[in-house]
Amino acid sequence: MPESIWFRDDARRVRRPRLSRERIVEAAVALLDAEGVNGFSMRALAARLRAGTMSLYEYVKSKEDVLDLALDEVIGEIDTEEHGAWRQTIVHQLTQSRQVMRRHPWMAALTGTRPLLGPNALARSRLFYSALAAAGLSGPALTAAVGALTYYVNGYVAAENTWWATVRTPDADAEIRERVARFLEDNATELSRHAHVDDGDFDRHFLLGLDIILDGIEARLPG
Amino acid sequence: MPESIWFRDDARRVRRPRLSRERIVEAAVALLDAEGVNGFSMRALAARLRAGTMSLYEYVKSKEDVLDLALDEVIGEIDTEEHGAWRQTIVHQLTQSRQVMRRHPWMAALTGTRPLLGPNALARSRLFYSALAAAGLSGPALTAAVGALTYYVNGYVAAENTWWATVRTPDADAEIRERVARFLEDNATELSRHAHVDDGDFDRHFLLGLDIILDGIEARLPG
DNA sequence: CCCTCTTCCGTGCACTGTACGGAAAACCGT
DNA sequence: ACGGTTTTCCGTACAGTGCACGGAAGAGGG
Repeated sequence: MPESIWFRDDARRVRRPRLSRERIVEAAVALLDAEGVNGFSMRALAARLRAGTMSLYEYVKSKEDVLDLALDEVIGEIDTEEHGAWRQTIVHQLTQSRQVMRRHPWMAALTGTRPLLGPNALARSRLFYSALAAAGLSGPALTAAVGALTYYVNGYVAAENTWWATVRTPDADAEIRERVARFLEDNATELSRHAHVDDGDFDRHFLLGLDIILDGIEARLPG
Repeated sequence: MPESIWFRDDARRVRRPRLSRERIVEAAVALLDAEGVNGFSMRALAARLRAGTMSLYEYVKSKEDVLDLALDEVIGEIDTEEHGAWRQTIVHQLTQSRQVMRRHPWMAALTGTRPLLGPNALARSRLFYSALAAAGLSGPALTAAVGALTYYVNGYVAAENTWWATVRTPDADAEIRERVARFLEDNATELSRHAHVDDGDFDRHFLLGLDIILDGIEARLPG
């Protein structure tokens, strides 16, 4: 009777490792969100999982691996819904990209230095190519257009995040903010005259730059 | 007589510190060029200068300082000669940017994550703004155009460097190269069909993407 | 000759990634 | 029920990091 299924704790006996690659990646994203890429360490990651540091290495070869996996994981968050006109599809995809990169500001530090070959990255890339191909582009023009758009988005959001990180720095508060503002006003007149002051400005500028590039692309469409 | 100027060794007595911020920055650039941003450490930098590690801290507050200074230093290498037509001036400046970023591949890892506020960075920025202002742009359109162009260049060269670093990796040689090639062919059909295979391809693609953006800008010029 | 100031740097601390090898647990064949 | 194999976990250790601290060595001025 005690060995009946209802009393046995099979759950414990089934091969159920406490750790898994999925759990590690999930915790890594959370840690990166909370502490940034500098505050990210294998020890801290293990602590967050209540595991020994070296246990992680059963599932990944190195810290680099974890970063690659975490990056591809959040790239998977980008929504790629189709819209009617190709231009709206593109704008939507890139706006989504921007939002994900703002949710995970550490992405910029990684995308610039490593090839994006994870499954999610490849999937977004394919979708993006096909959206532009549907517009009528092909060959080198297609490749160039994809490049122009993706590099613009990445660079824009990286700069945007850096800006917020600089201004929102919780030192001396108004003190620092004031100094930065004066500094920019003195040193980069044209730049500061149209400087960003709130989210709305960033939104508008983002879409404006996007429109410029899209105009250039449209001019190159056959027919 | 022995105390005559010709016998005294005044050069030795003149305050002439062995180290200086300039020497440190110069050595830092050399070290970064040789070892990349991962191989860069304060100890290695000091060794290169035949100095004790802590001596560096007499001239800089932190490693971050050194990186900021090194980055602004190489930004200063960008040549910003004027050309007749605004479009050629822009193309020239950005081509120069690309070349400098290829000479110092570690730049990409830094530009994405820190504000570029050094004197050289500000100077290039101003020149770039004025080149586009001369074309007739102003206000938010000017800011957006500058953003679209600079982010494109940074992103493009970062990707380009990553590509070369991946392909040129001196492991297993042809083995790895073959695998990467197959991988791309399988996973990103459109991408690999127009993949880059040599410097010439990168040059052409770079200019092509640039032209697309410039077309978009030109369409927006008043008059 | 002392006093101060600049320059240099050895030592030490808290922290990093990860190689290695061992312990414990779960599975399998008998 | 038991020995052996494989999987999971992780403590220890090592070489490396950035940099705080405090002291030494020298130069300049009184």
